[in-house]
Amino acid sequence: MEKECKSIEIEEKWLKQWDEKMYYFDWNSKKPHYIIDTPPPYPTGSFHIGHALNWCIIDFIARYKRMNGYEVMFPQGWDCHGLPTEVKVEEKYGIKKNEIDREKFRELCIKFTEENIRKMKATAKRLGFSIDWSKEYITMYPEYYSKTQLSFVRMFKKGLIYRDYHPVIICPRCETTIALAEIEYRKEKTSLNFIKFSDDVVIATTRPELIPACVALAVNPKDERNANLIGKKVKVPISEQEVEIIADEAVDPSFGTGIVMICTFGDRQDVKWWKKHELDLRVVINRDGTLNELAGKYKGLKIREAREKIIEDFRKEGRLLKRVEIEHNVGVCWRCKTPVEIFPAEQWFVKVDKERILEMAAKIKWVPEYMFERLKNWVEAMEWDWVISRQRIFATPIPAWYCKNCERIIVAEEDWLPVDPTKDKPRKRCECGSDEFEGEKDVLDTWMDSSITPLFIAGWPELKEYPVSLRPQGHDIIRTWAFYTILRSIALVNEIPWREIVINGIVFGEDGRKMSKSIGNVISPEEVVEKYGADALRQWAASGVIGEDLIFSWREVVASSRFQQKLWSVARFALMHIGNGSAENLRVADRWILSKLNKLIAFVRESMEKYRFDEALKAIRTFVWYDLADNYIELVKGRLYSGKEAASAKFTLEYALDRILRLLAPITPFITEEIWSKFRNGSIHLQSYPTVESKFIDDEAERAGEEMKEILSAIRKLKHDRGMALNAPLKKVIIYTNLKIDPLDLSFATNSKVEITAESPEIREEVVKVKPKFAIIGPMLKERAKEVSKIVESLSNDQKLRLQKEGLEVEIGGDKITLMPEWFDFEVKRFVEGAEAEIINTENSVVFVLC
RNA sequence: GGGCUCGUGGUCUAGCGGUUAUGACACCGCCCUUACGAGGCGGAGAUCGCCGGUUCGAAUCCGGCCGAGCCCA
Repeated sequence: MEKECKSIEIEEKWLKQWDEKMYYFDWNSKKPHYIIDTPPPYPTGSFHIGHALNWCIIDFIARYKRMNGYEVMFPQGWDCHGLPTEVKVEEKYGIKKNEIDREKFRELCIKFTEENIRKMKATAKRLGFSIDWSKEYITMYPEYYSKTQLSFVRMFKKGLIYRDYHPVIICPRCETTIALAEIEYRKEKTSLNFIKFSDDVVIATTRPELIPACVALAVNPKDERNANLIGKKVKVPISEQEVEIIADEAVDPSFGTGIVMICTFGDRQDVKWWKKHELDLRVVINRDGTLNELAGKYKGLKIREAREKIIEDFRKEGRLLKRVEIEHNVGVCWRCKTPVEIFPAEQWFVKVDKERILEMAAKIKWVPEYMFERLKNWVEAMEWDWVISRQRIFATPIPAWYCKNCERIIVAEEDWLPVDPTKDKPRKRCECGSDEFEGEKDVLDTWMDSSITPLFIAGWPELKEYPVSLRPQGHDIIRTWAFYTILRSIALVNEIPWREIVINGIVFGEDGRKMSKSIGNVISPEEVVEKYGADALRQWAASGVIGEDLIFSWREVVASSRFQQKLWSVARFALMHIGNGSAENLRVADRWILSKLNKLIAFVRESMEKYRFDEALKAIRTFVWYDLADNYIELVKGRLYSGKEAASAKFTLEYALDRILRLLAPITPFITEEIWSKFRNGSIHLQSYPTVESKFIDDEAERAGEEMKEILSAIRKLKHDRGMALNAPLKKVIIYTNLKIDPLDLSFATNSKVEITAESPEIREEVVKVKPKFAIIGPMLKERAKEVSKIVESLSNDQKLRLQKEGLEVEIGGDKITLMPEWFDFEVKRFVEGAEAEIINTENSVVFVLC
């Protein structure tokens, strides 16, 4: 073996050598199955460090389960549809999607996505994930989206999907409906305008352009200022409509004038009020963000233009009483950052049964447990059903048509799928007899694709096995992916999708902030792999507590790579010596390390079961570095070099290396495979995970071994303090103890004779120096102080010792004075068997070191 | 404004009812010791965010406050 661990060379070698088939999942396997519903990433083209964290965790679990005898399915999907790709394709080809043929545009999107998938796949492979590539799925291909369509058809038949006129959120720039989850919020400065409706009614609004959409005014019934207005009618400017002033607890009396105008629709609160009080509907804003005829002379103006014009006119009319700058939160389109509008439109909806979802979700094991709370809060706060229609092109088509004659909705039959209603026609006539149809142009929300992943991998509609074992995902998509998947699983097969869900955190940059290109704190997995290799990156990923956010840290990566070098060196040492080992006649040090190792195995197993990879890795590192390398190897070197009593040490070293590699294999698959291949056959990834061998658990040997470790380290410190080389010989070491420590190993390790004794040897103490502390005796004895030092020097050794222990009465100039020990500094030498000795007290022994 | 999470040596972090409070990186000495100088050996460095409470005993449990983050309104 080479001295240096060349991670990158090793990794590249194994990437070429490994047979991907070893990770293939077989439905017919008799082993217990373990199916992971892995996240299908959006193919942006870069597999970023957040993906890396997520996939490392999945891979740790997959490899661990595999080594524990499970038939593991680790599929890889790609969630392709969505607006970002449409935007990128428009940019790339300099086209607008509506200006070219739908089919042509879809093709460009597919081509673009395929290229992105190729790039991301390369990174995923380089990181050593044990993905079963034969189970790859791509949501934009018919094999997948026909299942999405099937799920739509089935849910429609069950009455879980409906079409309704409903306020939805639209982005006026993208001219598309967007889901709640697609809204971002940001703080903005805006003007709050105080506008006089009548002499006693003044409202405050940030959106005067919505005045023509005003259908009521509201005040808080507890608001003494305005309570007298309740029930009165007021004429709204511009529209000249008479509206009522109603009472509602939700009005904040301290905001503005305490009178709020309810418009259809300014925000979601308006929608709530509109429903609750059964108000009229007056929509003044068009989908494209312009005002319509209900806005009177402001018709045709854009929102911003109308706002300015109205304010200008009101100022002239004296209706604008004042303007103040305020900061408020604006909901904007996540894609283009345009403020969103609420607009009533006909849409497709999926019914949300909150109680049922929570009831079922509670049956899933959530790791960490508190993540369930996040889902609960989200579900409980939901205000309306899930809008699944989108006005886009690159998505799964909604398999429906409208009869041109009777306007009936025709949803595809199951055997028509996949289908594109913009090209294909229904295979039967409408009930009214007509065969003229208008195909649905709206497409499905991407979450409709990705929320059936567990069903898809389990073979739905012919489920081979369900629920699946595990869903690993980030906490940032609990309210979307986890939520929608649970909903759909209940709706389609009335079952929870997975037994367990494990949630990981998100990755921050080294500065503790979210990674973002604009901040410039982005680290790519490729960058880390080029410098330190995948195993080091994987160790970083293992260093986080499950569920908690993780800061990327070069330091952690470097520390990881150093540990790899340490492991490499240990293996190099072990491999130079092992062979012809024997478990007969194990010595104390052997039994000590074997016992500790088996306890480590128990601990690591427990941690892995809890997904606490940080705990597991830390325990392994500590064992390898501080027990195995620093102490065990130091203790048995002598036996190995001399050949005396070497067989038991050889056995122990080989056993330890074997188990350590297996323990680490799920986390660092490359280096463990490399070392494994140097003394074992077959891939380490096809071996079993270590189990505790209770015959090696030996508490007595552990106590003795720990004591040997302590003695060894105390002697090292002594040599260090005396400026001696660590391998410098000593005359003799006598250890007074009742523990069964091994003199042979200690003798080699300290390079001296070692004697164990049950009785303390005789110690002769000699005071070589007594130095008076003049700072104390000076002020006390004045001019006689000098005499003290003379007297003290002339004392016999026994007298000096008495002085040191209890004080001594002496005569100075005729006076008897008792000298106290604290008045002097003593230097005492101890002799054992005629040689000068250092005495070290450890907890359970006394060590006499004869120098 | 709400929900959840987190505040521990210079930095990051473990511990979550009694420990001399873990470890890593950084720092300071010493050492070419036949696995490892990206190493070895040794050392210094923390009133565990603040204030109360429960307890014989709190970094750990409870309440409040302050600060940070995530998700949402």
